[in-house]
Amino acid sequence: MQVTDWSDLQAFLAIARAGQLARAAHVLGLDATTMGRRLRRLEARLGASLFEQTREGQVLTEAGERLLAQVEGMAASAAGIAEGAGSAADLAGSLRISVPEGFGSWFLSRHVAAFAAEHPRLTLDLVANSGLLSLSKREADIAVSLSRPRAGPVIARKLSDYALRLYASPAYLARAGAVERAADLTRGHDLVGYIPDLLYDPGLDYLGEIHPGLEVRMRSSSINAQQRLLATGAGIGVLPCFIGDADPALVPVLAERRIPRTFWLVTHKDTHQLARVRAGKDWLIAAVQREREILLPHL
Amino acid sequence: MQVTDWSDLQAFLAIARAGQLARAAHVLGLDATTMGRRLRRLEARLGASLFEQTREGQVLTEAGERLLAQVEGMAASAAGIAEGAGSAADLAGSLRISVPEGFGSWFLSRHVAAFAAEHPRLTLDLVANSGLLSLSKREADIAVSLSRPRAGPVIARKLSDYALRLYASPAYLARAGAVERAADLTRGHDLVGYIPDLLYDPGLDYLGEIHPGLEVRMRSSSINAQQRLLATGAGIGVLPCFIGDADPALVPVLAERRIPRTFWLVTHKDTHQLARVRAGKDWLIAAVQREREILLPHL
DNA sequence: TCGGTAACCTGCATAAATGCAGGTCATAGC
DNA sequence: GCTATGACCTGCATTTATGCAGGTTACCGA
Repeated sequence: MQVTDWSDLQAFLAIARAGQLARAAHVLGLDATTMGRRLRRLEARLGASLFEQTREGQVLTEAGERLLAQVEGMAASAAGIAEGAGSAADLAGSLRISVPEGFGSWFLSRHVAAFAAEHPRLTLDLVANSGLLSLSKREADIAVSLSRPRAGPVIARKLSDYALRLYASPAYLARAGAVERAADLTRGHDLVGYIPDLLYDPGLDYLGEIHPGLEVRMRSSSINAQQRLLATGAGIGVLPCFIGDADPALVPVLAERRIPRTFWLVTHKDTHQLARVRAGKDWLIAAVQREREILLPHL
Repeated sequence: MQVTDWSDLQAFLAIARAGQLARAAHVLGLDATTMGRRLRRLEARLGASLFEQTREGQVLTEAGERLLAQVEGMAASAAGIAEGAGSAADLAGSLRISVPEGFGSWFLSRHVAAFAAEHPRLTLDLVANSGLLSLSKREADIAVSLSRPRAGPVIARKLSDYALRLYASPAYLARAGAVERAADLTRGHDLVGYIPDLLYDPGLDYLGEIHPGLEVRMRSSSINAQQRLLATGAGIGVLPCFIGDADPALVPVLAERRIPRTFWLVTHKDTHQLARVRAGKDWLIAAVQREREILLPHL
């Protein structure tokens, strides 16, 4: 009556090869929790324990070894299928992705060539602005948002965590004095930041997390303009690490004091299954995974 | 990034072998709609049409033939897995199923031996009563309900449609007169039925569907008692076809006039994945599929 | 030509699976 | 012994898949 689900066998194979749930999840594009659940479901159905859990991950039992031999046979037959699949190069049309200004110009711009190489017939519009285009109004196919949308016909998943911190130019610091503690910022320093009433996302209201009562002296709604102000020695301000660390004209201030934030990948319910939209999603996910260290640097 | 889901390949194989969505669905224990959706999803992902649709069902395309060769290879490797699985004979413990009185005593009783043979170490309590045990109170593991539950921590799926109709003994009809039309029932006939204020399910209040204004002369809350009354010539009454047609002492009255009803298979959210509960569900489903003709006879 | 039938599809409600955030557990290192 | 770390698990919210009821389409037979 009930047949063993092949997708559970596929999960088993990924875990056996990777030796760990998280790594297997990465291979299949799923979450580690899901891998654990699929494995437990398969074990319950087969009535056998397939792995023993160690600190390093999963070690096959004897029953697991026997099953693996059979599932490897399935995989050998399945291997030829991928080659017959319609390829990424076949995708045509255009894809518009709306992203935060800094993320688009400082991070994603370096990955656009890879997208073009993989999808030669697909035109990518990368719209990097202060504020996002509306998916509901079909202004864009995909958006990268600073906060999770809670309404509308959209689907959200987390893209990546990232960190922001304070930066200034060495010339500014030599002139205005060193910053040893956050409280030093309130004494004789010029701060650069966003315009409070023109914030396009509440997540950008972050100065109070550094120290209460900080007042911005020079303001812009553009992160790129803020970065230019800092690089020319006008003051101290908060930037995403992927911007501040990439600019040789800037050094971190209070380097271990970081502000955590998250990018969310947002698609429209009606279009998120389209091949070109899926290709855009895959590209974004691959880009942040490849350069996770830049988005969230270690101390 | 995105790997072809093996369960979609499994669905493809079932369709290719069965030549039809509905038959493939039966093999995998799913709904035909689901098979169609999985096939369309696989075709979209592979970018190829795998079947052509005819009146008889699905005919493989060339691309479908090529894929089938590879998926048959997977199936050959997978064939050994089923044999290594923990078997139904390993299940132990007890399983309590609460069912309507007539369904338990006239229909399921004939299938209990098959259950026992398949699960020698599993004890089956088949509780056949007017009224059902409570799943919420853990009085039973599975219930077969006359109506779909709309509240509580339970899961419902349709088990089977069935039909009821009027029956009487030939001796009663010879004495009291033939019934040519429903309206004849209001003239000189004795009706047998449920006690209106003791109905344990609103679906049992069906006399008005035969003809308005019928009054029951002899009443019992037990369908078995009602059947005994009819068989001994006391009157005319409504019985499920699987009871009335099985009793040689009874003949249908107004045979083409039938009352459609449905059995619902109900389980508890917390226990429905247990192997013994799944075994009970499988058994119920198999029983009604095997004898569908008895539950819902043709004219 | 029309009605019936078989097979599949669509829309909505329901059930199941999955992702996210935080917690637990075991082990290694100090 | 305590703390940090890595791997996995739990609970809840969200997303996806599935079942059910009814509709559509194409073909066959009267």
